[in-house]
Amino acid sequence: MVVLELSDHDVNRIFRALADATRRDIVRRTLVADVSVSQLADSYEMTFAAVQKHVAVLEDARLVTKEPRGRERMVRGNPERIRQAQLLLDQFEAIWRSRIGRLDDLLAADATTHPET
Amino acid sequence: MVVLELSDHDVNRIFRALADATRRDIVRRTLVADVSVSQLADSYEMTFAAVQKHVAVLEDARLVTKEPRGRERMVRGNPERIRQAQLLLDQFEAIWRSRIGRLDDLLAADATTHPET
DNA sequence: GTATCGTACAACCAAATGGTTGTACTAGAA
DNA sequence: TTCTAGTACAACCATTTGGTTGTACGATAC
Repeated sequence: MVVLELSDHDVNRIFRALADATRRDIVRRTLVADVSVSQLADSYEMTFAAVQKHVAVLEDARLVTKEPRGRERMVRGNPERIRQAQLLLDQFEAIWRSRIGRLDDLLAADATTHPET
Repeated sequence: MVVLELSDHDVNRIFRALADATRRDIVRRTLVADVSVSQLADSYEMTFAAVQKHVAVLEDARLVTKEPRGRERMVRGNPERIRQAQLLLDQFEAIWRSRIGRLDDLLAADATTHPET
């Protein structure tokens, strides 16, 4: 299994990119089907340039890729990167569960030492 | 099952809070054990006030809680919130998987319609 | 009591963010 | 060819972010 190898900076950009509702919507839409930047821009109450910037942030975080098709740029969601973000959160959960495990051990040890309680 | 009910703004704050290496480290440490703000501050190359602000960002996102203990404030990681963030990413993955499912259906239908290919 | 430890919070600053308008270039349509 | 659709990118602006210093205040230690 390939261990997740992301720098702090990479992780920062992934979560930063997901911290905006418009960008999350772009990711959802481009996971479902390829969409051009102008098609995306039509959907939101902001200028084309603003949407372009959001796509750039997502591209920088590698949450989407852009591919030229004719005069358009098709945006495609990157499920692999979503997977990596999930693994990052899984690590937090694992840390927490290991704490619970250790607490259980302590309780078990305590029950053995003081069975009268 | 209780459906995840988070506003866009809530989600923004959760991901925004996770988009900083110091804050992610604070979450990890406070998931393992309760730590006071000053103990946290000792660990990082920044002032106490800066760490205090990071904790405030995490608290605002409900990724940690703060509880007074004597003159200290103990910071505690909130695994429930991590769980909610995981569910959010799961939703993205589900969207992607449903696309794959539909593509499979199309291929199957195509194979049926044009079995000679 | 007084000293000090841990915290809260305001004010300030530089840099990043999220938006705008305007200009320019390229590919396809007429 | 000319027109237009789609994009790229620079410049600008207001707000937010991430840090600082300084002041104040309650809880504990002496």
